[in-house]
This record gives sequence, structure tokens and C-alpha cells, in this order.
Amino acid sequence: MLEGNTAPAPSGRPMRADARRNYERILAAATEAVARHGAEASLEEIARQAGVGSATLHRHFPSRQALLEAVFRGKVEALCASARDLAATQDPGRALGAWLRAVVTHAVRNRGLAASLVRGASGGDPALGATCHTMILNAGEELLAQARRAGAVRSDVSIADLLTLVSAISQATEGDPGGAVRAGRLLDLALNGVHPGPGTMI
Amino acid sequence: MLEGNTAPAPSGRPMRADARRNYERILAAATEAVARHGAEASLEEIARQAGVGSATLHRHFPSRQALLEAVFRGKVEALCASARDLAATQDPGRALGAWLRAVVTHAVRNRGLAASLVRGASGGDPALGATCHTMILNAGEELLAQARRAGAVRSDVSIADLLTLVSAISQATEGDPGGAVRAGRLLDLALNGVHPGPGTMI
DNA sequence: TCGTAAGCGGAGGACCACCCCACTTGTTGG
DNA sequence: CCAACAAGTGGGGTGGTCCTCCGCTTACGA
Repeated sequence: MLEGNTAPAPSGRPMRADARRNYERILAAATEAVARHGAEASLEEIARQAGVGSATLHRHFPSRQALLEAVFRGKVEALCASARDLAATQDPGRALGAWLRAVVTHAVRNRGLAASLVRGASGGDPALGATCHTMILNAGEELLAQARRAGAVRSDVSIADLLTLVSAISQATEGDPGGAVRAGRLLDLALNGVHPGPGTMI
Repeated sequence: MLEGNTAPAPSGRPMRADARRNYERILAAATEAVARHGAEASLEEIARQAGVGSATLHRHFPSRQALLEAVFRGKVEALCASARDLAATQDPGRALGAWLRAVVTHAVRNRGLAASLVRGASGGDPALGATCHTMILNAGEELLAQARRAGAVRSDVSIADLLTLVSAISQATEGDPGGAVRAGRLLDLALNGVHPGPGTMI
């Protein structure tokens, strides 16, 4: 934790001090609210908790998706780094499997992450919101290509499909107790199939 | 189609004529609204479309889940019948695969069905809302037991897991164009695994 | 025909996202 | 140092949601 999650000045000059402070307050409140209530947490409540007018929240984060992106940027970057790491140190098949499992684990631990990952795909304009989605897509693409070259995965499997599956599993198990083990079981099922036999990919 | 979808008198005496008429109007409006906007369609709008006060809608259908159950009861019954049919006529492995594919197909064609199926699981009180969920669970259970006896599926796979997976896939692909083929691909992936080799279960 | 209970729906409360606009405040050039 | 001003603020408004209360209407059986 403790990642200095601050990327508030995409425009020319640096932000005003108060604006930056508000940005960070909102981000902190959002992080907590999303952890507590999931991706559908009330924006109004987040603004209230941050001690800020709702207009300020909407100015800094034009859409719910933008806020979620900011909240989870650190996690997503960690996931991408982990992908690079696994690709370099593990054998291709295991690397992909381990990474997908890591994605599920993160998604189960951090409510709203899965939603944030998929929403980037279709919801909202592609220029702004899709960063998390594309980041993780690119990271996974490398891993998948490697596994495919090694003959560990079918050639008709795309990274988009795998991530959709992973997000779907995470969202389906979100909320119920014991969701973590359930999500793990479902991932195992999806990767190894329902047939009897040795599961070669964790 | 054209299933006479009317089960409005669970209590002792028959409903009053106007009540029954309103019940059916609401059901018709809900069917259309859910087809158009998915499981999150506005209840207020449904009541408006049915020419009925919102209180009337809430009296007939105490929860959104109850309304969805009523809307999809026919489809779910058809699915259950199809399970019985497949179990009797196909070899066990294929029967289960074909049925799961049928569930996905139905869920893709009828927006909100997948949500209705899973919501029954956790959301709401178990006495009233879980009918669709338990119906389809029971239907699938039979098919799975048969397939397991034939050695076509791993012994640690539960019907609940399979249906969660199927619903998750349906919901994940809901909304985007070409969702049907995408859903089919994802189901194939989940059933046969990511490894190369002959997929024995369609 | 008529009493009554079953059913009705509008109004209203509590919430929500989002936007407008009069006001405040940090910043910076003189 | 200070003043002009652009950048930033938040209260309040709009229009939407779900859901409930309660006084009125109406279908039905006696």
C-alpha cells in the first residue's frame, strides 16, 4: 500500500494547491467507499465524506469510470508489473495461469476492481476511460503470446476473452462469503475444463 | 412463445378481475422493458407503460427479483424441460454440454435472464425469490449427476459452479454486438479449458 | 341493491447523478 | 507587496430512481 497515487495534472500547468488537495481527498474517500460498497458506491456520499461539494467531485472525475480508474491505477500497475515479472521467470504456461489467478485474487480482495476492468471496455468514451482495461490487456497479451508459442494454450483463445472470463468470475463471486475460494475454483474450471484429467495449468 | 404466463393467485381465493388485468398489464410492460433495457429497467417506467400506479406494481411484485421471476418463468420452465429431454435422449456428456449451451443461448437472447438466474441465489429472501434459481439448479443437477456417473466431468464440479459460470458469461457479453458468438466462445473455453487438444464437450 | 373488503394510484419521502452559476481564493506579473 | 484574474468551489436546482402511506374507488357476494 501507500502508493503515492497522484496523477492530477494532465493539462499544461500544475494544479492549484487546493485543487490538488481536493483531488486527493476525493480519491481517499472513494477508495474507502468503493472498498466498502463496491463499484456502485454513491458519488454523493464520497463527496460528502471528502468534505467537498458534489460539483467538485464531478469536475475532477467526469464519470464514475474515471474515478474507479484513479482508485485502481496502482493495483492495475502492480498487476501489469507482475505480468512482466512472471513472463521473465516462469515457464510460459504456468506464467499465464499464475497471472490470471493473481488477477482474480486482486479482484476478489478489492471490490470494484473487476467492474473497473471490464467497464473500460464498452462503457464510456474510448479516449479517456479505457486506460485500465487497455493496460491490463497489453500486459496479458504478452503472456498469452508466450504461452501460445510454447503450445500451452489453444490458438483460438484471445486475451480479451480470458480477461472477460476472469472479470466475470470475479464479479459473480463478489459479495458472498467464501467468494475467494469459489472464485479460485471457477477459474480452475474455466482454465482446465470440466473433463476429468490432470489440470496442467493452475 | 405465447405461453399463457399467468400465475397470479397463490393465496386462497381467485383474484379480482381488475387485479388480474393489472397484473398482466404489468407483466407485459415489464417483459418489453426488460427486453429493451435489461434487468435494471426502471420499475417506475414499467408502471407508467402499463398505465398503472407505481404502488400497484409494488403490490403485485414486492421486489424487482419477483418481477423478473414472473417475466422469465416460461423461459426457465422451457429450459428445465429441455434438460429432462436431453437427459433422456443424449449421451450424458453431450447432454450436459448441449444444455449449458442452451442456457447461454437463451440468456443471450433474453436480456435480464442471466441476472434473474443468479440474483435468485443470494439476493432477497429465500422463501419467495429463489424459484427460478432453484428450478434451474435442480434441472441441471440431474444432468450433471448423469455426466459424472459416465465419467465425462470432473468429480469436484458442482452444478452451482457451472451455472454461476454460465450466468457470468452471459452477463459479461450482454450488451455488445456479436455477444452471442462471443458468449459461445467463452462457454467453449470454460468447458474445454484453454489447453490445446480435442474439445470433447461442445 | 348494497356493504365491504380488496384493490387502486397519487402524493410524498429519501435518495441519486449531474449541472448551473454566483462566489471565493491561489497565483503571478507588475 | 498587492491587485487583477483565472482557476476552482459548493449550494441549490432539475429530473430521475425506489418505495410507502393512505384516502378513494370498485368488483363481488349476499
